[in-house]
Amino acid sequence: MDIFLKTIGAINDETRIKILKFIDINGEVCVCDIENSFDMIQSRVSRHLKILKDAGFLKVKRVGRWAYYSIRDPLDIFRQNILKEIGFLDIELPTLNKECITNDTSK
Amino acid sequence: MDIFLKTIGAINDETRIKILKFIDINGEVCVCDIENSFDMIQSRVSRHLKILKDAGFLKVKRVGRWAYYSIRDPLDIFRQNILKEIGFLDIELPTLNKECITNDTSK
DNA sequence: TATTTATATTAATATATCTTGATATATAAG
DNA sequence: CTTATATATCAAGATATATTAATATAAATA
Repeated sequence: MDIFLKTIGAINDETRIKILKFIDINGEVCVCDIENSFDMIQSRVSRHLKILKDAGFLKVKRVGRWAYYSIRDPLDIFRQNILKEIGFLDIELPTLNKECITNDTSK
Repeated sequence: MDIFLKTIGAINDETRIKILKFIDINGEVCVCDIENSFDMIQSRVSRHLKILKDAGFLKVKRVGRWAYYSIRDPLDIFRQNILKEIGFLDIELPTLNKECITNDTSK
């Protein structure tokens, strides 16, 4: 029940739905990519990413001072269904803005 | 987005998850059945049922002074998946307590 | 080593949601 | 027509969640 509520609670927020779909579309991004793309302050982005990660939707890979977030793989069927449903939603997303010093996501 | 958030918001509550699973298992019930089974005050039950109905999970059939709630049919795939997931949850539900004056649900 | 950059966390405030008790409505029964 | 029953709605207080600003941590660079 607790895990289910954590999963549902994570997507019960417009900002997180957008961030989740954004990562699903653009693949691995760092915190500052989202900060720049969405024009949100850093603490807000960091907090939402943590909630999505703790709910099992995202994984994080730390390289140097960067944290790269991406869709967790493997993802169970239920979360896959949620992602699919979010994919159907007609929401406007910003284009990926890679202003961070980083130019390579591949490290 | 609004409909999606309403759907998710409806199941982002332990009480409603229990009520939804209860109705899924027991079939059509009236408000007072839930009131008696869960030992909750009427306004609370009524409110949660309305939220679940407005979110597309339940339908209501009014007969005389009673309101019979049941799982909406047809139910889209996404809500079906949610119901299935809730079905997997290991939560304790009360047994159906039909203390209301009504004895027949079939009218 | 001191400074800058990327991220995380915390505290305060704002906003939303839940619960309860009171009241409203509508049907049935006396 | 008055009373009782079933349900719905509303207002007030309690609780949870989101946002911001400030601070902490940790790695890279000067």
